[in-house]
Amino acid sequence: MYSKELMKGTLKTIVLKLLKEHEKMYGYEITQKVKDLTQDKIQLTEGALYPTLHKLESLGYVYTEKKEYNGRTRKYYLLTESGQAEATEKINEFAEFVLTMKFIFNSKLAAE
Amino acid sequence: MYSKELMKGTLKTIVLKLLKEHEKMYGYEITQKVKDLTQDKIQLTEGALYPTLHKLESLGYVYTEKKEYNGRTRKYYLLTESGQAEATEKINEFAEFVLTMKFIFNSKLAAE
DNA sequence: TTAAATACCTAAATTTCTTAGGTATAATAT
DNA sequence: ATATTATACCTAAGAAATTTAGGTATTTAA
Repeated sequence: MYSKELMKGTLKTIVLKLLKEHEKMYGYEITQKVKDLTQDKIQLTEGALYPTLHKLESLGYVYTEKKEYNGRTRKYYLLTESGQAEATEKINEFAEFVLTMKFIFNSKLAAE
Repeated sequence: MYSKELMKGTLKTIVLKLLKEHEKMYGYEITQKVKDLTQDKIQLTEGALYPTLHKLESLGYVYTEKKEYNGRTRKYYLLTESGQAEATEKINEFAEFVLTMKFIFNSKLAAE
């Protein structure tokens, strides 16, 4: 693994971004998607993910649908309208954050 | 201001990076430097900065020198040898983190 | 002479995450 | 057959990092 410290504050943004692209995902699926996309470099822990999903729900950014699949229950999360807006904002905020950090780290982040 | 949430976990890296470039900085100077470099977008709070500096000192990454300047005391922070190494590592880690996040945010972070 | 800038600091509370559990079914390996 | 891994949900105690809200003190600008 690696830099878990840096992940702080990014989880909500990651979840919103994925939901924006997929319309409908369940918790376990999100953990696997992140693992796949980042080639195992980022591994969300369920202890962090589920409370985050519940918080997004209580804030009205997502709502849920339960579906049975192969004897197991999946709880799908979907963006609400305000969740769509929030997702866009968080994504832009992150892009801006990276851009801003380039002023401090200059060359280092530009390459590759 | 903006995205304070994203800053989480980045403070130590920023401080080490600045000390690596300047050899010698005092706390207040660091807050101003970050403010300048990021055009007011990132404003370190002293409540976060000073405890971080003290922690870096207790870990042996920095040491201090007090100097009087115009009737006020400045406490300069300098990197130790292990601090130099730690700085390099943290900087690389951050670059790698941004790179990894691009897998999730694809196009969004590539531009500009 | 009052406010703002410079310069240091701490401590309570909050937020966020890790660690370490717990439950349960399906699929795979032994 | 049966034990382990993968799938699928969850909570709660504790740790770590930061915010908020103070405090002290000197110099400079209004």
